[in-house]
Amino acid sequence: MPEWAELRITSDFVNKTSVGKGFIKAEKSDVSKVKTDLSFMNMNRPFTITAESRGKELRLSISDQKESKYLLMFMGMSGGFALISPKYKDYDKVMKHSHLRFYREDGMILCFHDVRRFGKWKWADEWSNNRGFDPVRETEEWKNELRNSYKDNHGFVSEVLMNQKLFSGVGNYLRAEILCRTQDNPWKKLSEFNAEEIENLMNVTLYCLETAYLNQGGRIKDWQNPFIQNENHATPMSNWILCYGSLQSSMIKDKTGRTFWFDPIWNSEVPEKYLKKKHKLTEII
DNA sequence: TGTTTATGCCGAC
DNA sequence: TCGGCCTAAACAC
Repeated sequence: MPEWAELRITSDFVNKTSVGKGFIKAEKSDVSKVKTDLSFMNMNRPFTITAESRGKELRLSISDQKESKYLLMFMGMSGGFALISPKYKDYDKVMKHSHLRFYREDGMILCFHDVRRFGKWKWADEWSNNRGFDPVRETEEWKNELRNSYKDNHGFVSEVLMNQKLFSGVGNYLRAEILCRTQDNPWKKLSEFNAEEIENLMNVTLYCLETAYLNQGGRIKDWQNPFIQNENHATPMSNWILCYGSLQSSMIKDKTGRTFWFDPIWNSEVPEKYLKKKHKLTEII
């Protein structure tokens, strides 16, 4: 699931499946190592759930008659929600990877499903302070922060885009899609941008977050080759993705070891150090 | 059958 | 900067 668009879709899903519904208990799977105390949701007092996302964080507002608390959640690489019934034919298969479960009074179960178990959750009064403004929810604050700081930021734009303090919600597929649309040199330092280029970078970022959301986000495997060529499997996102994972794109491993996909027009700009690691420079068509 | 890869993030050198 | 946390699917041989 998990970059800006998928988090917002997840938040929509939780609201859609929880509005007007009472919940009666919550539990984690045996295999999960998350230690957050869930007793607040297990006191025989029905509670309600609403959700909100900010960047890559999801915040559930859990309320009973007495009190309201925030459960702050992180999706990791594979987290998302599902609503299932105990009668569902693949119930066991789904529950195997459902590591936090909210039981509705009508018998349905709202599950945090997370195959790789990198997802986490904890009680918190505030959003995490190591993350910046949400570009869409807090647009003006976000833009001002960037306008005030880009001149002192000497990181490559391709790597700064992964910084959750400055580009909250942007992850590995979004940075590729943003840069191929701005046509910026991925190895240009943020401090070398001029004011107009920064405005363009911010506006393209906003455009990408919003259109990925409108195209229903989803799972990368559902977007990629060879599905892109197969109309039966085409999704709105498979047409939206222009660069990430494409056979026409070049790639390197960035400083954190993650694959960065980019337009081959920038092949000659790739710094030497990245060419010592695994990489692929495709021909410009 | 073994190896590589995956939308993220943290903590130890 | 690097490995670690995890599982499963896609590759390579």
